[in-house]
Formats: sequence, C-alpha cells, structure tokens
Amino acid sequence: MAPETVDLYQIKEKMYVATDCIIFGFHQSKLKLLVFKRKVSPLEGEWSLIGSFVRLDEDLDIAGQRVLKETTGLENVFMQQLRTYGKKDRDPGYRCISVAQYALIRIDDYSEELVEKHGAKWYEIGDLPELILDHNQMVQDALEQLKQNARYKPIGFELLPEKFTIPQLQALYEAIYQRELDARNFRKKVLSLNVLEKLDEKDKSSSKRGAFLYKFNYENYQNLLTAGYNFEFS
Amino acid sequence: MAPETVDLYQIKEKMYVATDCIIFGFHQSKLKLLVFKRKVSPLEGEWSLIGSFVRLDEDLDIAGQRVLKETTGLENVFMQQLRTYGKKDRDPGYRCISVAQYALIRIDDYSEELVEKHGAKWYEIGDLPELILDHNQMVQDALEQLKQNARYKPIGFELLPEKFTIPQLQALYEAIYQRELDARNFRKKVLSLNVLEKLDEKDKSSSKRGAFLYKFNYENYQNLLTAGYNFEFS
DNA sequence: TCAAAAGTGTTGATTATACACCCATGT
DNA sequence: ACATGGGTGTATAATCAACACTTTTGA
Repeated sequence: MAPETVDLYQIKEKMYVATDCIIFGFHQSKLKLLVFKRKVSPLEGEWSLIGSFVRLDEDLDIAGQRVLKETTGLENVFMQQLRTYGKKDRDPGYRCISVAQYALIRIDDYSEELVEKHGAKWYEIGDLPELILDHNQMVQDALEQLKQNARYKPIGFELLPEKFTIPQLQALYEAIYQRELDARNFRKKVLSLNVLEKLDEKDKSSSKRGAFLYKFNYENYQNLLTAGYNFEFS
Repeated sequence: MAPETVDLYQIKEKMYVATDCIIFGFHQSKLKLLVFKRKVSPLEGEWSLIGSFVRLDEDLDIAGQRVLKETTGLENVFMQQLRTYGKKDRDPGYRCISVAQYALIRIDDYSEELVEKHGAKWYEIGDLPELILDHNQMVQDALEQLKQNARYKPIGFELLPEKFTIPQLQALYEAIYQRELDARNFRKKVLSLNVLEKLDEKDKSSSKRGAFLYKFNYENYQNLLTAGYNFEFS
C-alpha cells in the first residue's frame, strides 16, 4: 500500500508493531523453549516470549535476529516467520500487532550469561508455564508448524550440534513428533537420503560402545530439494 | 473518518500496517486472481493486489474480510493469513508492513458491479501482469501455500460451486498443481475419502453425456481430519 | 454416425511397517 | 560377566503409478 492520503484516525493513535521470538532448543533428548521473566510493568514478573518493537529502519526478519542476538548472543541463526497476531484486544491498553518468528538453536551454543542477564530460562515443551497474552498460542502454533516443516525439510538439523549421532537425531524427531520411532526404519530412511556424512569419531557420552558421529551435507541436501524429496518419518 | 493529506515528514516517522488480499477464483478450468488498477498516485494506473490499512479498532483478519467485501461483495469467505512482508524499503517513501491474506472464492458468486467499480479484473494465474511493490512475490508465495495446503485439506472445495462434478474438481487440482492428473486415479482417491455425496443430477454443460454432480460432506471431512488423512494427489 | 467427455479395473513397482537378535565396551 | 545402548535385515502389507477401452448423447 502506498496511498497519498491517510486517515486521521491512523495518525492520532498509534499502531504498534512488535515481533516475538519462539526460541526452540534441544538438549538431553528434550525439546525446550526459551522464555523470559518480564522486568517491566505491566505484567512484570510474568513469563513471556522474548520480543521487541520493530524499528522503523529495520527489516522485520532483522528485528527477530536482533532480539535473538540480544538474548542468546547468537547470530545468523535459522529463523522463520510463523504468523502475525493481530486481534485488536490481544494486548490490553495498546493496539499492538505482533509478528511471531521462531528460531531453532543448538542449545550448547547459546550464551549462558546473556540468557541469565535477561532473566530467561529454558523450559521443556510440555512443561511450559503460563505465558502472557497470546504467547502460549504462539508456541502451540510454532510447534505445529515445526512438525509440518520437519516433514519436508531437514529442519531438525538446525537444533543439533554440528556433529551428531543417529540416535540423537532420532531423539530429536521423537521430541518434535512426540512419539517413538522405530530405530531401524529411522536409520534406514535417514541414511537413504544421502545427506549424512559418517565420520570416524564416536560419541561415547550416552553409551559404552559409543555411536558414530555424522555431519550434515548441505550440498547433497540441495540436490534432494530440487529432486523434491520429503523428510517424513513413520 | 475523512482522509487528509499528511506530509512526508510525518509519514516517515510512522509505521503503517496494511493488509493485502490475494483473491483466488476458479472459472472454466482456470485458476484466476483478482487484481486491481490503482486509482491514486503514486503508481496510479499500475496493477496491484487489493489492500487497505488495518484500522486501529479492527482485528487483522477482519480487515481482510472487509477488503474482500468491499471489492467482491462477499462475506464469510474462506481466508487465511499468508505471511507478513516487512522489508524496510518494500514501499518507497513509507515504512509500511503488509500482512498478506489469501482468499478462495467461488467465482460465480462475486459481484460483478463491485469488482468493476473498483477497477478490478480477473487474471489467469500464469498470465499475470506485473504488480506493484512485492505483490508478485506475495502471489507466488500464496500459490505455493495453496499447493501445500491442498495436500492436507480439501481446501479446493472452497473454489467450487456447491454442486460440482468430479472432472471439475480434477481440473481445479490440476490448476493448482499446474500439471495433469490421471482421471482414474484421481476419481479413485477422491471417492475413497468418503467426503463426497453423489447427487441424482447431472451437469451437461461440458459434455453431451453429462457428469454426475456431487456435494461436499463436511461432517465426514471432520472425521477424516481427526483420523489424520491427507489429500495429496499423484 | 461421430465427436467429445464420462466413467471404469488391473497389474507391477515402490514404499511403509513390524519385528528380534548380536555387538562393543566400560564398569 | 553383565548391563547398556548401538547397530543390522527381512517379510508382509499398503499405496502409488501407469495404462485403454466402453458408454452416453447431442449435433
């Protein structure tokens, strides 16, 4: 829209535009969410997603990246727009729409200091506290989209360290889908995609025998995408 | 509320929130899009999506419904949020984010007068003119999402009249996917879903023999959904 | 009678699912 | 030596994909 004239109504009162970040992480076979305790009134002390107003001179997605950097120290992170929440009374007192974006981070990469400085905390999905406004709804929607996306994109890899084992990858998908998967079928399928490179190292952190580490091959993944494969697991 | 002209200084200090509607229709086996010719400067005479600023006292989705009603006369139409476009320079001179929403309408329901009054026109997908700003991108994204959605929801039914034939339904899916489908396999699959009710009438508008009319059974569809079926066609 | 679209089944290929035992190793 | 998680193959069922002819009827 680029009109020449504008309703006075729009000028007098202000429409606020915010972005809220749904930050997922994965640790010890659990899918987690970063929430933080509001330090300012109103709703001080309540749990909330991490957000900010969008600045006039910044792109929407950059605003999300900024919030993420401020709270976790991470840059260039996988982040995707979820949807925009715009009920007129979603924020009592203000007219504020919020563009929700979700990020997937490798949970051992984030800066613990920054997170603590912001009063933030990792909560397990399924054990979330009540969040302010429509933030619980946002999380639920994000989870839904995460499930959807995981079918068609190897999105889950964003949540794992660079080197990971197949059992770890399986645990991640189990956390996202919230059900158990068959280990043989999972391994078969994920290896058949040809996007994993087996390394010579083993990870012994979760068994005596140890499991081989793999890394993700982005080139092969690109080829897969153009060929139109899907990442659905049974 | 009478519009008033404002100067650029004021405009640049403010974040505008608009919504743009991607209105799909289906007619004569063609998927079409409703676009309109701008009547105001800047970009007067250019083709554009139909949009509006979001009012302070209206929900985001209501704004979309309002735009739709103003241009087509239709109410209570299937409409879904696509995503929000928020590049800082997407609209030169203004800082305006736009929430794109897409609608599917039965093309013989709309009001021709209203459409003409707004200088709007139906264009075939695949034969679209150049649209202002990032509107072509919006359409492309909407088409992509339409394809995705059509896999999991019988979304296409919104585009057909209440009574329709199976060949019509197939033509719709072919228009969405932009490829031909096998008539036998299509019929087999769609009937196996148990969401169509065969009527005793035939439609003879496209063949001498005539094709049986069907209608959609929303109850059975609800059952399907909870059972987790998908509407993917090969 | 013929042109044009509607309607109908089968088969082979592919993919999904279910399932149980041995391996390697640290304690 | 044993407990623990890692790793492997096969057989059945389900689904997908490809394919051609007959029917109906208005012109």
